[in-house]
Amino acid sequence: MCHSPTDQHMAIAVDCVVFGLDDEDLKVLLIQRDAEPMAGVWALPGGFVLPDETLDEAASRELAEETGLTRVFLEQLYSFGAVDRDPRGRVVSVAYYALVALRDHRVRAATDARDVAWFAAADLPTLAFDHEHILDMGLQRLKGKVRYQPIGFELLPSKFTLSQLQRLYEVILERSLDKRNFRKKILAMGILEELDEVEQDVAHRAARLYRFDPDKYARLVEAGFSFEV
Amino acid sequence: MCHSPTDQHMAIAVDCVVFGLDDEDLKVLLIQRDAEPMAGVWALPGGFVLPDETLDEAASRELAEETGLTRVFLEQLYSFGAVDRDPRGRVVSVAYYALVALRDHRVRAATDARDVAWFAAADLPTLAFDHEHILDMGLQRLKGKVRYQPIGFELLPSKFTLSQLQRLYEVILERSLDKRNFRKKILAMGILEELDEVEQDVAHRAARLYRFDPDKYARLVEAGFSFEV
DNA sequence: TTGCCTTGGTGTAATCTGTACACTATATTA
DNA sequence: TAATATAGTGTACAGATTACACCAAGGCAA
Repeated sequence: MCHSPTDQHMAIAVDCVVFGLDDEDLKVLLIQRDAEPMAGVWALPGGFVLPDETLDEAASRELAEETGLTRVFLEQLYSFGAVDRDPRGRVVSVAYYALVALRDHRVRAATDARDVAWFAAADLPTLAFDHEHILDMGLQRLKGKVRYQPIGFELLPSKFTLSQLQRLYEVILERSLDKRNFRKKILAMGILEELDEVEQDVAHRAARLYRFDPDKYARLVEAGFSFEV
Repeated sequence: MCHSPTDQHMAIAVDCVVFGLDDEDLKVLLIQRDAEPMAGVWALPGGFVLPDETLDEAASRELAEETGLTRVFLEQLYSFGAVDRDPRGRVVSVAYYALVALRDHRVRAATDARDVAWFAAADLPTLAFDHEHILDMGLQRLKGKVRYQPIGFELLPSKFTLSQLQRLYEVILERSLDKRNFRKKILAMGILEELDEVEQDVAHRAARLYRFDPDKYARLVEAGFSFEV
């Protein structure tokens, strides 16, 4: 590849903005870099794309290698190509964003990562390279997309209460929603399956559990339905 | 750059999906390739990113070089990284989409392009590489975005009639709109400036001309307004 | 010059959707 | 059994969306 017709070769990296939701707020998963440059600095999980893998494959692989996360919602976000964004030379980064149900996944530091940790999206450390910029873009995308596509469910366990779902939107959209109106609207969509189960181990009346039904959703979309919170 | 720490070098290209609108339908600007591979085949304008330019700069430059278009709306679309998408080797393409007021811009074939022509989006020739896939994505993005952001104006001359604007949405969204409701809604937004001019050289009653006012729009957005057709 | 053709431009009533708002029910814990 | 914490429910009003039909103006051809 060093002597293709163009000889305009560059390195291509992928970086992942991984979102998680805990009871309180929106979190982002960061790794502490173990290698130079910027060893010890917090950064988005990511790395170089290998010659025989697609961009999506590279993003999944890096996420698994550096954080242990597999089988999560992962979608391309934007590509970053500032000339001097990486001190090692010309590196274009294709950024992805991932949504993870925090409680269902344990993360662990591995390849190239000294440590892995969840940080509140509103209170982040200084990040390596242009990763703050990438993260901003991820946040913007999440806020924009969560209202029009049923991706929020990816941040919850598969069985969840309506209050959890409502809190999810309140946290991401940064505004409060009316309980009765929210429940009315969400249930009227007909994309949730009402389970014969309630949450366990809570110090108050237990709430009913629901599950998102992707098939019902797909059928409704087919018929012209469009999701909107 | 051949011996950076990673040695995972690839070529990076940009490709542009250029949309234009004529009285009848939505058009896409294609070039007929002059160089191998795929000489003589129609393709999206584009080319390799140079070492000292950003992705946005590369997209503008290629568009200008191959089609003569400058100063048009140009926004990143998606990056394509299938391993075998280009026979020359590993090439990742960062795709852009552009919106052009067809009448205001003359296009001309130049560097690397044997010919340049507008094709109806609904009736395209076979395209080089994975450009049909890229074009599909561009169409999807345009349809999705035109409803929620005032980018449609980029496809019209700076002074336009409400009927032209309505036809624009009808063509892109592929459904008809009610004339009275459309005008009521658009005018109620308060983002158009009503001019003291009417269109010229028409064989019927001349329609009043309007202009999109980006400042008014920016002020409204500031105040919480959100555009929607 | 008259009439025809084409597109421009306008209002209202009915329906649907979104919003505001407060109390009772149920489980746990002290 | 009382206190507390969250679950769960309905209605009235306002605003937005939809459906719908006719007159106006200018060019053109007979």
